[in-house]
Amino acid sequence: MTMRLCHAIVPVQDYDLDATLDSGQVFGFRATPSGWEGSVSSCWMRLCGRDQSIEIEWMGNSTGEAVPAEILDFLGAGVSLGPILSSFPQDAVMRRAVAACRGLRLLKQDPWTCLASFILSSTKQITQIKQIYAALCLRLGDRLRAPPDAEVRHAFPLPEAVVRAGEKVVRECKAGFRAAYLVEAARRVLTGEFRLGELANLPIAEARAELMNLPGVGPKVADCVLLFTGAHAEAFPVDVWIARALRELYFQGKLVSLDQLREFAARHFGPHGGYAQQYLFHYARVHGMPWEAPA
DNA sequence: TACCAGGAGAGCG
DNA sequence: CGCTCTCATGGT
Repeated sequence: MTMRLCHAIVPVQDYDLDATLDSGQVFGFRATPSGWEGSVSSCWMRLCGRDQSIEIEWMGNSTGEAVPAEILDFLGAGVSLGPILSSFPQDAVMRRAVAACRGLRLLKQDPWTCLASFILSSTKQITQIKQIYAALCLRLGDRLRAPPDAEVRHAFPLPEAVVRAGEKVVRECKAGFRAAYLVEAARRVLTGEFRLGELANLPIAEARAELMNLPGVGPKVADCVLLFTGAHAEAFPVDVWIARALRELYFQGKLVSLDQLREFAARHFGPHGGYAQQYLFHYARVHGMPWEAPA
């Protein structure tokens, strides 16, 4: 059976697709002249953000078929942003961060891809993480069904492929000291020793502790996985950018420890703390630090 | 060139 | 505990 390129336009509100795909939560999407190309669960897609909609292309069996549920779920196209933004603390900092990029979204990622991505992210710039990610896809990932002009042609490798490849090959994809971590994490996921699917069912503290038993997973990476897979909306990853921003904006630049910052964040940012964090991260990254209060 | 990157682990006092 | 050092590599 021959696959065909399908096309749909999905209406959305308050959805800045460009900012969302370029916000450091996903590393497998590439901006091409035809739109953003990437994949979810071996399903190739190409996305274009319009004013009140997202244009979606994918490979289907027949014309006129519905957009695959995995893609809609990944995008969170039906999620209303209003109540989330309203739940943020009404301080000057958050108002500025939201005003700077209304429409920034959190995506709902595949747990294994997300875990692997953030194990690879440690002490790496976003551009480098994308390079490692792309190298692993090319070397070890399944071939995607994609149109002839597609630039993204491979899925992120499954745990089995990573285990089979081994540390040496993963290192050749520029993963460095993270290679051993990734292979061991893949092995535990593959054997069922670690159950990624259970994280959403556990209380956040337990889910976090489980993740931190994996090699290469500390507090920050654990929170990224909890947040970016949609398992726990209050997870608040504290990286170097967020740490700088919180110290600058809420602690007069004082040397507050990471643990203290996490504790403060859990109290201050509410049930959608992870969303608040993403707005702060984006603002800090785009505007640079320190950011001065408006006159 | 020097510094730093969406950190984590191990060793130290 | 909390601090420091190391890990691998490349962007800016």
